[in-house]
Amino acid sequence: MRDIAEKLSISSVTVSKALNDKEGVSDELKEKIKSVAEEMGYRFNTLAKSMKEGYSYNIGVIIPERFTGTTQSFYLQFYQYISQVLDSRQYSGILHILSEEDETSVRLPRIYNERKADGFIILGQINNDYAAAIYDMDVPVIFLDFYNDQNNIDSVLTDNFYGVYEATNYLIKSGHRKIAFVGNIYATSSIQDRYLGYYKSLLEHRIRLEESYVISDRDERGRFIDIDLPADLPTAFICNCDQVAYNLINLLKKKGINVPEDCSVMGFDNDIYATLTEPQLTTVAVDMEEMSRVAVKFILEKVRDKDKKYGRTFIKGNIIYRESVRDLNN
Amino acid sequence: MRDIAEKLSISSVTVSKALNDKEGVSDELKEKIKSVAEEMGYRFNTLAKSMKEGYSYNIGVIIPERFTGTTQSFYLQFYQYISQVLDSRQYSGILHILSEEDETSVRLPRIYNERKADGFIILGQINNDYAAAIYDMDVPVIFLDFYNDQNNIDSVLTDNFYGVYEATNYLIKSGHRKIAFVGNIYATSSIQDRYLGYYKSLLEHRIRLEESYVISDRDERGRFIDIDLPADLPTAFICNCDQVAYNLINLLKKKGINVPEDCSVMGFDNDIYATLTEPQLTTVAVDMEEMSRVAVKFILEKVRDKDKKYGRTFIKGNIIYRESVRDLNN
DNA sequence: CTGAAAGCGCTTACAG
DNA sequence: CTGAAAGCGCTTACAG
Repeated sequence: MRDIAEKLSISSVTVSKALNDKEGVSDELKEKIKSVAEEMGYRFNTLAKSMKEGYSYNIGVIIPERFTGTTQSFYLQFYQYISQVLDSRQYSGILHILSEEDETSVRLPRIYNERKADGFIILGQINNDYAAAIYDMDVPVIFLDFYNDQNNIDSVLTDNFYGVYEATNYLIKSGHRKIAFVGNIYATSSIQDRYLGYYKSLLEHRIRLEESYVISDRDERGRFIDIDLPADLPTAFICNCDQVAYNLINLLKKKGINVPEDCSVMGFDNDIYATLTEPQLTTVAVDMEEMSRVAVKFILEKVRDKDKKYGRTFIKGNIIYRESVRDLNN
Repeated sequence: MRDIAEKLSISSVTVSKALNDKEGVSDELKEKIKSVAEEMGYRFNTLAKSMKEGYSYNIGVIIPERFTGTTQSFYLQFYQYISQVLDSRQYSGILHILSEEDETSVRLPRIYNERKADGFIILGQINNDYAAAIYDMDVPVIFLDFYNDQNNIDSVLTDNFYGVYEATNYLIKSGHRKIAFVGNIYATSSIQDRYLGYYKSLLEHRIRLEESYVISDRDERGRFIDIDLPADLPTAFICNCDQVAYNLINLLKKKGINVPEDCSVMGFDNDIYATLTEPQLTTVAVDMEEMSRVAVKFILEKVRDKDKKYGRTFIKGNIIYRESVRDLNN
């Protein structure tokens, strides 16, 4: 900046104003400054601005390691959207993958300790101790895709309840009345909410909830278990996630039950498993784009105004219609 | 820092020295300063240090968008290793996912324009124009997992050649002599190198290269095509990547050919497709950890010394033994 | 419309 | 062992 100023024998203040399109510089001079800057290959130094203003223009995005395995590109895709939205707001995203170890021992990331970010988006359930530590940070935080009732940090969530509610409605509209839900309803709050959406739809349609139609898919520690098919096979299954739908379809196939001819299956998430099944899965897609937009909007507003509160915000997903559901009306 | 200094009625210079474990402060005072800093919840402001030193202590990692789809968590996992290694060197990684649009129109990322990173690791093949623009940047760059002969940017690469060479050796040692290679050998240089490793192994074992045993898997634009099985079925296929192995196994199954009983299949990459096949795939795992370590080492050395050159560095992968290869010796 | 002065929070080189 | 001074590259508030 000083070099530019010297070259044109003006002050760096004027250069700063011109480059930032601020008032107080003649259009003519402004143009000249801009072209000289271009010519000299000038690259703005955000650091200096940051230091002056006290903003880093970075948002940290923290994803627990266990959500980033080989089979889990879901959250990483999410990050992509977040980073795009941040970019459009003149911000950069700093992705931090939180190792199991750091999470257990509650070691906050370098980007926090060194003030490299103005705020944080936590993407994916973290343990309570870590959540508490984050709550104590003197930096704005948003939880994305999960919440935690220990402390009231603002959260942006998939509307699990209404997502499965609508999915179940769709099955019923397609003529199904014997519908099972697959998922351990005690395992996570999101499975529980999905289950309740299923239940609400049944209630509204005066369909009795059959105990044998609520089928566990994992143990309390989250490990998948073999799925027990009920003796009286339903005409449709609604699974709490695509991976389980994938497993279920393979199981049905092995037993000689064709999907969707003999039995329909729906998933939730629209992740990689949704297109790996044969037939491909009709499922509920999380609206990552909208969720990212909202999360970024919230966090940036919180950066400017520490006292903003949003509570829990639910974003509805969309049903993606593919091949795994049969319409019984025809 | 000033607050701490005031509280102890000393100067901020002394505080700085104490916190950085530099010489010139008595141990006693150093301890006191540290505990007061802790107490006051002091967080270091890297920005100021950065500005003074001219280093941001960030490394940008750029991944082209097309490598980050639902089915492609490979590079994102890679980023995880990179970010871990960076962390151990007091650096942070800034992940930038390069959109198709920005790549085509050669729009350099904000983190470059705003000097938010001291250097860049480009993870995954980018087009020539973009590579040229990067070459012109006045910032150190390393290509990871690909190279580009238009310009001689230092690259850290999987040893495709020796990886498939060893995989083919393994098949031969398992009694196979009729071995086919699956991959369009004109599509990318990495497929080509893998093919040549296969060929070298055949040569060394005096096995004739059958033209009909080199089978294309994709068109020139990289889109997968149907695989044409040769009339005379080989006893083993070596595929240029796991996804193609996945497709091949499904094709073989459809034709009633059992893997590995009737026919063995090997992959390359050890990505999600390797564990999605039934049986699971014996494949060559890219050594992401070592590659990340080397790439970070190189980039950080280049940051301190712009003139360092490394050329192309090849890192060997490891064979992961699973269920898709049959030992014909028994 | 233009610019001199002060300051953001740190570190380095030097003086005491 | 301790500290006063200068400077990193920008911006803001004010004066001319």
